Amino acid sequence: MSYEIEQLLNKHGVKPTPQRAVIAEYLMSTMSHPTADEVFQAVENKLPVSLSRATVYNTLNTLVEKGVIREVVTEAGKARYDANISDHHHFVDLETGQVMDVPLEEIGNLPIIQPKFMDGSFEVQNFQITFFGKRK
Amino acid sequence: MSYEIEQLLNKHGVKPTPQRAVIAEYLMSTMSHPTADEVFQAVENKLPVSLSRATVYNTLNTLVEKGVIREVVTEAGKARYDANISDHHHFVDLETGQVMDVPLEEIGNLPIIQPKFMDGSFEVQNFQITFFGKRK
DNA sequence: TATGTATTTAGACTAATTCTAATCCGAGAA
DNA sequence: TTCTCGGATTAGAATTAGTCTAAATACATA
Ligand SMILES: [Mn+2]
Ligand SMILES: [Mn+2]
Ligand SMILES: [Zn+2]
Ligand SMILES: [Zn+2]
Repeated sequence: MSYEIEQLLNKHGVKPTPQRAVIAEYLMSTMSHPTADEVFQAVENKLPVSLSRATVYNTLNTLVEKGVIREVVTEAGKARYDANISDHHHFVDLETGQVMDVPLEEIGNLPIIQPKFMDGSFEVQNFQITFFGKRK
Repeated sequence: MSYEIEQLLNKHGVKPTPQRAVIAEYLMSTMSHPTADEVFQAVENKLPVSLSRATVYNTLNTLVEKGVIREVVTEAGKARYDANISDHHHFVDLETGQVMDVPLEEIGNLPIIQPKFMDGSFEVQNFQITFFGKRK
């Protein structure tokens, strides 16, 4: 496994194993916001041993918990995974389902929105904007 | 079934049946953004006949297609339904899972955000903001 | 009344994810 | 070195959310 991936996992307190490394490496390499099944298909032949779907799910959950990646939910029934943990939002192409990053600059560096929620009795920790549309 | 529900369904081109009426009535009565299963449990005993889960799913899908209600997705693996079709956003209490409305006034009547997306090659049709946080 | 179409139903089916129990692996202890 | 033990991985079963199928029902109109 590459030194960078090993460092990244160690930095977040995740023991680097070959399975975790290929999954993290794949997520770092793509902008496609893949589902668990897409991750499985992309990496299953990159290991000398067989890879279990349970390991893919375990690893994705661990990486999310430890802050290595983010989970992105844009439609019912499927979770997507994103190695881009910088503050950004998402655009969903309604025709293809493709999920794309919307960096903060693209929306004019919108300041953190802090709704005065329910008379201030709730506090917002973060928020996610999902744009839906299509190619012109 | 109440005259108002009958009118609402007719207005949207949905033939009012007893099953559709109790489901729509329940959604109009609650602010809880229930899942399909919560809808099923809330209404199953409000009819003289047995209610099929398939009818609940069929009805929710029909009501969404015809614009009577909205689907709201705040977490992986479950769709929620919302009879509030006015333009608004959502807050998710991370401790309880509760989903609450965030009217536009609460976020300062934020103007429609139109990201200059990918050099203007995509157009945004709508967007939704999901806030995550907890009770203070 | 006869017919046709939409709706509802129970249950089979599928897809996504989690769980289980057995095996595997590797870092430190003996 | 070998032992040991906890964490990681595995195959497959189980669960959950949702869709599909085929039959029965309801209802509008001819
Ligand atoms: Mn998935
Ligand atoms: Mn549901
Ligand atoms: Zn992203
Ligand atoms: Zn709402």
